[in-house]
Amino acid sequence: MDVRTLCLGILSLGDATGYEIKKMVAEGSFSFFSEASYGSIYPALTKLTDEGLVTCRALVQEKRPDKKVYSLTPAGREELTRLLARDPGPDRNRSEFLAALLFAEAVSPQRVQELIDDRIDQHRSKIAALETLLDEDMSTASRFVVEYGIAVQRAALDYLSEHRNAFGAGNEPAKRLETSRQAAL
Amino acid sequence: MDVRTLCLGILSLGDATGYEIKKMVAEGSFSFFSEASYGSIYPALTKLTDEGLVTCRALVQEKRPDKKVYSLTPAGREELTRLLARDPGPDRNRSEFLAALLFAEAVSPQRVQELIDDRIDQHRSKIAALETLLDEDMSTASRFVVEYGIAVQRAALDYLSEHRNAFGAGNEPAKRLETSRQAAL
DNA sequence: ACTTAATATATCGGCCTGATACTATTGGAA
DNA sequence: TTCCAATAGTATCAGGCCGATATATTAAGT
Repeated sequence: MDVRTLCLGILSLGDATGYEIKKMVAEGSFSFFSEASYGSIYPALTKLTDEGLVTCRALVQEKRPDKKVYSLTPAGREELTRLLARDPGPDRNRSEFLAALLFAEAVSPQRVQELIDDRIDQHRSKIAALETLLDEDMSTASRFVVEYGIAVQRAALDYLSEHRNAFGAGNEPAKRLETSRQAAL
Repeated sequence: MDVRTLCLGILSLGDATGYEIKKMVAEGSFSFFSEASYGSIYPALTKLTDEGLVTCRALVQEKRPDKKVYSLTPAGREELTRLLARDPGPDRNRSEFLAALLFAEAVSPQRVQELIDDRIDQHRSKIAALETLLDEDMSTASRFVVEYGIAVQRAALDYLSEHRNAFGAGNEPAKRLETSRQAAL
């Protein structure tokens, strides 16, 4: 999902500033499945304004920088409906952690253990954060999405907890590979 | 993980062409947590060659286009070790599907049901594909990563299966929101 | 007193995706 | 048999997006 569609979608739930949109994708219900930087949000909002899909009103604040509050126009809502009518693309999971494990023949088992345990903590934190969101009054859709996120995070956590000793010293193919490589010299 | 590191990592497991690297990230053990397009792989390999981190030998084939087989150099292996020593960044999950659900106030419950059931099928396919990979002779790390992927996919599948009726007609907040918005006019 | 975090908008280099171009073979469907 | 789709390969490009950075003010923690 491109940032343009993401902005339209978030604005369909209520008015917001660019800063607030960024916070929602970084910390809100959106945080599990979406990301967007200022470098994409602000240009997107400007372009959407030019296209008449959102309107912008400036709020002058005394003790803060001025706000630009964006609102969806009827045309914007139509455009969103049109965009959402198409089949959603496949989910995409990116993990430097798993990649590092795959390429980590040279890394010590201690370091691998450390990486896994760090990741376990991170999953716990993420689950806690998502559970906090559940306390709020939320729509069916929001609850569905957040619970989905918790279920997936918990599965990852459980797998890591149960297999954190899989890379124990002794059954590492890395050692054997290195040995055979040395033998081949 | 940028494509540069990804290429170094894959080449650390064995020589490969750009085409083969693409196939690995699209279908192999890497497919669960990584992606890369030709538009990033080929330039990355060229640059890595210029930097002396990989070498390239051209294989002339009679009934196929010529191959360029890339190999990691000792300098490349050092660079990879250096890159992997840093803490891996957080996992990133992107899902147009979940976004569509969140923004789908206007979408009919039938369509939502259809989207969920499609997604269930996709997860089943993905799990089957990952399980096929398990049959092969694989390293501890590969098995760990693939089983991790299966666990996570299965959690998503189970959640969707158990909650596929959550958006049933009648308990939609969408209607209420629209009503109150109309009342405010 | 100092530094970190929060509020807020904005730009830019460079990486990356998705589409496209080009060529040639194999296998299956019509 | 003829045609199409898939497979095997390398390669480029417009446009989208991230991460870093700039700017400015205030609140709160150390």
